[in-house]
Amino acid sequence: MARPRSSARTVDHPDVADVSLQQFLEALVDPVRRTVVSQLARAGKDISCGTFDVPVSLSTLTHHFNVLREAGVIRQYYVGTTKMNALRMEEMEERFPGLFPALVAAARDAAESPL
Amino acid sequence: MARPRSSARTVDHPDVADVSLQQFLEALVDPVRRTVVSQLARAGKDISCGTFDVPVSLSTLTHHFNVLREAGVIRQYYVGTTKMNALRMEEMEERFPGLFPALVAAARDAAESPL
DNA sequence: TCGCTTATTCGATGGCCGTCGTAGTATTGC
DNA sequence: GCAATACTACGACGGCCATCGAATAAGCGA
Repeated sequence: MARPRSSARTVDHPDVADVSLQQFLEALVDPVRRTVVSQLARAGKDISCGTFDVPVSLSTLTHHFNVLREAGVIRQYYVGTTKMNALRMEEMEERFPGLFPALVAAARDAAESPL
Repeated sequence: MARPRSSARTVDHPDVADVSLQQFLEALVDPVRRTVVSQLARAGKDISCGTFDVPVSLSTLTHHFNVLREAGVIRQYYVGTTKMNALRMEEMEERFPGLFPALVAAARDAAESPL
């Protein structure tokens, strides 16, 4: 099961049932955070924090990851010095049926149009 | 065609094709605006501005209507001194497939849970 | 052990937006 | 024409949030 050479550092994740619609929308209304989500969705695999293509500093990016994690959108785990990020798609689907995929699709289209 | 005892005052509405996902999300991230949308969806008919149940002043409410209208979410038209509001559901569905209904459903559930 | 890489924390800053009250405009009905 | 109703426009205020740089921590490899 990947055996991520596991680390001592752990990360807390909320139960999606405890995430409000307000929290979810506030997380996804930010263009940078939506870019992060889009890149995760497109990759189809977990991505480390530093490999995202976003126009903000690293410290700002850390902030955005925190917001996304606390909104139940992503799951994070350490692998050595790097921190991996994964979408919690199935859980979001349970919590807000249809919302997440529609949003990801809209974000994908939005990214393609000014091509 | 309804013949709303028509008025001189007209209202501008954007083409939904010109509404960005960003604009759409910014409109719906505000709890008051989402309440307005929920009440419109639940009513199933057009509602005048003054009959909404929201915890803000009238001038603030006007502001929220402007934001919703400019985001393509609602259509407004005058009937005498009152201004009616309608959801642009079909058009939103064309622009962002699946997104609007999923959001309305989530908002409905959110309004019911702390019942 | 000593850097190198990766990511976090902290405090400061700037801008944007939701809110309000007041004054103003349009329409109806007397 | 006048008053009443329904909504709008304007300016001000306050708070929140995205952003940054610098300092810190933690793991990896030589």
